[in-house]
Amino acid sequence: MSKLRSQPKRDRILDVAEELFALHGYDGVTLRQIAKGAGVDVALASYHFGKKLDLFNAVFERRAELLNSARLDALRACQQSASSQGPSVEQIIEAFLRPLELAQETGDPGWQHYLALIAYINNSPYWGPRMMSKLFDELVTEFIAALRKALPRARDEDLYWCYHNLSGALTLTLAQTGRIDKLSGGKCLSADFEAAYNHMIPFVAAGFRQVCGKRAKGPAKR
Amino acid sequence: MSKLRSQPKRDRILDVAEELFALHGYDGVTLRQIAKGAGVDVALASYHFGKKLDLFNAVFERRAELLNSARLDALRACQQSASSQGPSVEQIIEAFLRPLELAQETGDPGWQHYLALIAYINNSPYWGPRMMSKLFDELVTEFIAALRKALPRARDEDLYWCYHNLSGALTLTLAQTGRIDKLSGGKCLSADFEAAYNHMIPFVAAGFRQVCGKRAKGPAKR
DNA sequence: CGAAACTTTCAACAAGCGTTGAAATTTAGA
DNA sequence: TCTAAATTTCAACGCTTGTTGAAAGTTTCG
Repeated sequence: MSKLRSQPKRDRILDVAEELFALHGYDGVTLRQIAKGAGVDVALASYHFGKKLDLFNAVFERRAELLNSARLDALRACQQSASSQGPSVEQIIEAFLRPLELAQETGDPGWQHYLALIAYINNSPYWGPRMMSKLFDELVTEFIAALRKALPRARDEDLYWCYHNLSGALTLTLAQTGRIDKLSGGKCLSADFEAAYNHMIPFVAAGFRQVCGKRAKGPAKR
Repeated sequence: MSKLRSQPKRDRILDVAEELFALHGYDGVTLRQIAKGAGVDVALASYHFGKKLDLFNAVFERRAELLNSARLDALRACQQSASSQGPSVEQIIEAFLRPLELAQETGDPGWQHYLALIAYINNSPYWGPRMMSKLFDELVTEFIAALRKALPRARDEDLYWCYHNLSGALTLTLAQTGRIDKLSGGKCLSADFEAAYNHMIPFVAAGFRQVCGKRAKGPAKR
């Protein structure tokens, strides 16, 4: 069988695993739940992927390259359309975030589950150190390099802390917990991705400028 | 036995449960692991707390009131020391965040585990809706009311989205994944709480001002 | 002391877990 | 069409899980 041919049951296992892992975490999901959701025998997951942990990793690998290259393309595009000074902070953050919004808006719920799963591992003291670097360090380092150019007075320490804040705001958005819906009494909707990113981008850009901007001094002291 | 008397084994169960739940999540921890960590028989957890889920809830209840009243006290204090205009955005965010830093700096690792556990549920699509409102809605509503006064031109929608970004940055800080340590090559340390909050506060305050500030218009449009 | 109440352990349960080898079924290619 | 390979199911394994009832131990207090 050609590697390119679609394998419907194999893909359905990945789809269901993606969704359930995102909702309940690695230990909160059993292979039997995944198999039942995919309409398939338990042993089939082992046949295609091996151990449970290998299935978990396969879920990540399926979309990793596609997502990373989309975000890298967005950075390259904004760099080419910018003046010789390079792109602004807003443009860089836009390039970092908008591809995620687009993925969430494709209509394929798989992308939403996948990004919620990224949020799960990024916030997990156990999985974070084991998975985030491998998946995203190359990409993030490029973006931080671009931000360093846009904020020439910034200390590296400040840049990384600002990225940490950006990553946190993004992570909670990707997790799709619906908390803001309740808290705002319906005025905000987690599923309104455009609103989420339209608020996140200027918020984060202003934060970067405040902490990494004009002054030579560091951030607020007590 | 008096309710006030310390119950060392009961407390050790809570301590170990707090730590393990924060690291591995609810499903990633077994009652036997907790019992072994506490040097106690499995059945003792059931005797003191009932079902596993009841133990999970007991971990939250132990520190909830203390933490919430500390943060509320900080808000009241900054409101009283402020002029008739009320406290500034920075002062309000400071009151929201600094008590967490102080808790993390007490030297009692239990507080760090507890706050990492809060991060876990806040980022979880399963636990978030079930636990966050009960624990924090009252407190958060008060802080947002204070921010609304400090930012009189803000639309409610914008305020809630900004709070969402604040909550995300805070959550990733509390999770203590150590990601920033690796990414920055040691220039930043997750465990350097003072640095984390000293960067978070001006970052977030600038974001609030940018999105909820002077202009009558909304946040960035495409 | 002695009995009642509380705490802790012991032993066991039924159910569910990940994993595996072999059998059955479907697919691919000559 | 026939055969070999790939896919899928079946059946079962050894282990671990949360929970429980009863026994043993400890504390409290009259």
